[in-house]
Amino acid sequence: MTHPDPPPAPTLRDVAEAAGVHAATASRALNPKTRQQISAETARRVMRAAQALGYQPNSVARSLKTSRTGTVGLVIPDLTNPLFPPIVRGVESVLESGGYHVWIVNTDNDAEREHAKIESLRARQVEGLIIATARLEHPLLRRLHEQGVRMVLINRQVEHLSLPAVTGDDATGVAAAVRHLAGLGHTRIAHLSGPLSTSTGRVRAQAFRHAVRDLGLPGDLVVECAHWSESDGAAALRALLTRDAAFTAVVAGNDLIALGCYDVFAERGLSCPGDVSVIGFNDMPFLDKLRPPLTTVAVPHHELGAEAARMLLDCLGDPGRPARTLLLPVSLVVRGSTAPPGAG
Amino acid sequence: MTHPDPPPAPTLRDVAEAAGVHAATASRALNPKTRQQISAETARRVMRAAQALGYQPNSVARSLKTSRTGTVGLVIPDLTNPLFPPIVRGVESVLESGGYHVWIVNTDNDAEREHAKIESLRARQVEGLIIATARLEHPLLRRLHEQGVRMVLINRQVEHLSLPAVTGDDATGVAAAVRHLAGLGHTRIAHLSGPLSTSTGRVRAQAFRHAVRDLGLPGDLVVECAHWSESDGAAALRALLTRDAAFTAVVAGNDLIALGCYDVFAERGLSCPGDVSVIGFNDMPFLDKLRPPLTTVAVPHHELGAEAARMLLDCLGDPGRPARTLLLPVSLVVRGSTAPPGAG
DNA sequence: TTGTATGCGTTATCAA
DNA sequence: TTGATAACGCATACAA
Repeated sequence: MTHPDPPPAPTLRDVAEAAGVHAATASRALNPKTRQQISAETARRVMRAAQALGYQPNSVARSLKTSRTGTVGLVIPDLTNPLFPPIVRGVESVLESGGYHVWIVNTDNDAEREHAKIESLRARQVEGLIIATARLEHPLLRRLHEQGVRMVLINRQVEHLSLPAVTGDDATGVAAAVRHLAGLGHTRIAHLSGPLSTSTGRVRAQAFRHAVRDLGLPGDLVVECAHWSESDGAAALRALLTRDAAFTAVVAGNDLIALGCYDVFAERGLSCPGDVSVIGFNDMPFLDKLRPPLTTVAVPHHELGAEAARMLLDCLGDPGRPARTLLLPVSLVVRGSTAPPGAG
Repeated sequence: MTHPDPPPAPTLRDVAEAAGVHAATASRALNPKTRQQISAETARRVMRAAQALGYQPNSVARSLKTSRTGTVGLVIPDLTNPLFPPIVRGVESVLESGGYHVWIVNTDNDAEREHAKIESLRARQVEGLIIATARLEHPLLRRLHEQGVRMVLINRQVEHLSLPAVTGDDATGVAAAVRHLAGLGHTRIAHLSGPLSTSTGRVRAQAFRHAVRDLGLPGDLVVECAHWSESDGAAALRALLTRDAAFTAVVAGNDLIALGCYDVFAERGLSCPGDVSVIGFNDMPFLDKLRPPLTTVAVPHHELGAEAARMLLDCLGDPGRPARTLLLPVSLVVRGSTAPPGAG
């Protein structure tokens, strides 16, 4: 109704023509890096013309010419998991100041979708990848690595593949959680682990086993969740209850799994922390306002993203640099979901 | 260490050469839309060669040639606001099946950042924009519209500018909230509005005034929050308390503002809903697990995103189509943060 | 300091 | 059905 036809965007030639110079000159005038090569007077004229026409450089053309897109792909399972937005922002904050832009894709933990999304990113010529969906067995990532694709892992590792990675110090966090519960007097502590197909799930489960063993407590109260989700957490806890195991505390693989426990408590009329204490992992937002406020292990997600981005920048700058794994410190945040056993 | 130099990605010419045909032929063979133009035998040979070489079409080059990028920009304030991830996913789900990919940018409610981000999206030749950051006064959007940029608004409108938009039915939602409180016996109800520079803030505030007036209740208990945030909600409630206003219930502009109220309750030793009832807006995740569970107005965010995406697709398909505003139904979700006055 | 020529990888228009 | 050629918009090596 209002705009019958969008006017064609002005090109560099239009600007050059308007300024009475050749396109090459206009190009140089507009690029701060080459502006010194031409006279101040001409530069001014070109810039004026560009301004007047509302010229916008076409970065598609520029990318084709320079074979640099200034973009990076960020592969996550699902943006609606509160864990990821802070990571995304952390990645962006660093990459942005490095002159890069970030493409976010969601895989929904589906290998096929992941494949398609990553192919699409590569077709779009991203210069690097930050991946938060790695599994221990991950042929796709292996192949990408072989093809020389620059990438950095967040929160996860791939078995027998040396890739730069940044994660929270999961083992220390889980140990702190277990010690906290033991300190409260708990002796039968369960663990609802994340998927053991992920390094995160496995590392936390292993750390749990070590921690309880070190304290002389039973280490057999472990149930694996198929996914890092509320519903899988609930299912795992139900399984544990059905088994009629005599536990008084739960270390959940992450906060969502812990929230799944809350659902089961409501369902079965159990009180937390009266009947069962629970500890989550991650410290996602608003946990302090829950009923009860969830004790958890705080992971610096923004920093996780930021450090991964820095690693990728390093990687892009110096392809030969060896892969390092960065472990960021975590901290136990004690809230209302943990108390001595039988306190209710 | 591992890969001294990434091998150059094979191009269409490489595939053509390997298949013993011209690049143009290879192009046609690889494109499903033009494949019929060539012999089945040749097509097979080309596709085999592409497969063997691991050929990936370069979409930058394709975009330059076709002047179609298949990308759309999504402009939001901040991904870490739980309101937006579901919107993003809704947008993506529709756009994806329309063959488009989505670029997400965060503006942090900063006009300058917004400008820069949108410029960057345009430079990257996005074919349309979905904008969730509109203010009533918004010169930038006005200019973009004049330049013929296709766009759809989410959750917001621009004054005197007829743009396609999809929002929740805020007026009805606020009215339901007020009626719910009045039905419980509240007569002095306050409203902590969102910024009145946004249509959303203004519409909800107006709806509040109408609703209380219709019930014969006082309409002067309104405080504006500078931003849709927890801290601004807390500040607004403190202001109201300082004023020593005799209110027993609060309709918050959104859930975050309501959570800010929770903070103040904790701070001042007030009980909710005993001393004050609170209603939020949006029904963001995990509200049911708060202490107390927050009564709120549920807005279908995924649908909001999906509908906006559909509108944009329509818009891209038929530029001349008139701008429509779509109002999606909302529903009051009663939880534990509302009770008769003096119930505590 | 500026202009000329060329090519990035692809698709579209011709002609054969 | 296939091939030759040109062009998308830009940046750069080279020439002037």
